[in-house]
Amino acid sequence: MDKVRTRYAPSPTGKMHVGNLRTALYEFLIAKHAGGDFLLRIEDTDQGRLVEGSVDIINRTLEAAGLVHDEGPDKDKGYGPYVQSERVKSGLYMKYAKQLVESGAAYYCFCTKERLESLTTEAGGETITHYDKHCLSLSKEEVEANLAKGMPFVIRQNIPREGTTSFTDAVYGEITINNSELDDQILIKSDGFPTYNFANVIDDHLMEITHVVRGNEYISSTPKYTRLYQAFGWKEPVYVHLPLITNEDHQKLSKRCGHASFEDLTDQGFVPEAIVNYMALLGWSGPENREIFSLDELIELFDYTKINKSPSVFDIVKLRWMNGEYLKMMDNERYYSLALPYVEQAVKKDYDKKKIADLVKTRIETLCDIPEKIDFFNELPEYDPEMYTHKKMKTNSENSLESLKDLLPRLEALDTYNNDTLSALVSGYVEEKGIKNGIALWPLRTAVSGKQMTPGGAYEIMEILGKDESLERIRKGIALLEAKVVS
RNA sequence: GGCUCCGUGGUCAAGCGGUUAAGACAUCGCCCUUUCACGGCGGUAACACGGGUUCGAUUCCCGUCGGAGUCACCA
Repeated sequence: MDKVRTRYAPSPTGKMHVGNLRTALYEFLIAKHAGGDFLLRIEDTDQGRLVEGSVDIINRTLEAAGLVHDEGPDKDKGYGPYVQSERVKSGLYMKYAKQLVESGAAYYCFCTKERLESLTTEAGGETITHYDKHCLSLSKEEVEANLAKGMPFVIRQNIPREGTTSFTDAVYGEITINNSELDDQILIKSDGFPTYNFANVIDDHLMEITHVVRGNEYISSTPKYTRLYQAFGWKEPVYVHLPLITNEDHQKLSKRCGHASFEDLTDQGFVPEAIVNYMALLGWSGPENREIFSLDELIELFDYTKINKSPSVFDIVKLRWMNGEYLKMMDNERYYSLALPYVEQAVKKDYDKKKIADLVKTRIETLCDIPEKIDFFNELPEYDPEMYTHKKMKTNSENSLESLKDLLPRLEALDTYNNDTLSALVSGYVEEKGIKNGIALWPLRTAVSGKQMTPGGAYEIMEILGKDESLERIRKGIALLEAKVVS
């Protein structure tokens, strides 16, 4: 049994959206589960679409996601180069293309753009070109003459019009397509570069890739690759076509439509592990109803033969939930390093930022939820005194005012503000007065936060605010309530 | 439009001839509680349709319908 080798072969044309990431993840998992190698190969054969910095993004993303490659542009293990534009220089693709021309599996084509355009037909709002094999009939001499004249040319794959071509996919089973559906696709472009369709096959073979994993939008072109393998007499890899990931409208995710990239997600406060975990579950499910898996656990459990066939919707709501779970179980040191910048974004004053971070840790789904939950620490917001009235707590303006006024002198006399001392003080008051906790605590929390909802209760907030600020806010609350009660 | 693939609740997703058709997210309700949250408990909600095969189909076959993908000198 050959050592399993998979490859992630992106074209450097921008950010990695979640579909690309999932492909990379599954490739990584398939290789690692089998103790094999995961390689990175850059497919930059379309020189016109290159986007500066894309390779950096790919590297950063893979690294952040924990998908470390065993071989790649930066780690040559003897199969390099791993960047196709560099491979072109050796004339390798041209050599193989000529080999196919020799055997009749490919041919030179000198057709002009204009002629090609005359071949288009319309179907379903799309223009479709099906090459008519015009240049296949050129004699060897004519080809030589054209070449000698320096006429621009491409090399096309020669696919018979009759018959069918079949291949077996690990998730979709056997797929057969009529050869008449297959176009004589271009193998070598007029700029001398191979197309993806050609380079991909050559490189997968040369790099001894055993499992070709890619999105199922490639299913319809796979028979062309099969024919290429057959023409060369090469062994075909195991194909693993992945069901598409779609947006809420069930449309394929794409860079062009600006769909979520890994970086967008991390910018939105998602942690890489949660993203990876969620991605793994789009098209595959683990044993025992479990949903939270570390990357190591995924490596151990992942089984590509159990991949789903049907497309799945990328549900950011569930990702948010899962991200929240990751945040909750994260050790504090890491959590602080991630959360503190967000805390500081909203709170400029000199409060204990770690305590504030602790307060929200179990109450957020993404890091970006932090600022709006804690901004009241920085500054008491303007608030409507109606907020003191709460039906369930049985509070109203009058009894809230009373509670605050009663509590104020006691709080002024208290020196140490922490959960225990505050709790003792308030329960003492509540007991003395014979009222419910809520009658005292609801107004207190409202006064110190000015918010309907807060992470944590009155004691926790006051501990962080400290005595002076707490008292000031309570006095403000009293003033607000007095104004209301009078009017 | 041709071809290919897909079709279990709103979403993800178990199931692989006989089940009260799991579980998770979301949603709704209740409980707990110093609010929200957290936590706990519970509810609503699905086998697209029609034919077969079979003693029996969500599971197998065919058709219909629906959805998606693809049909480039892009990958």
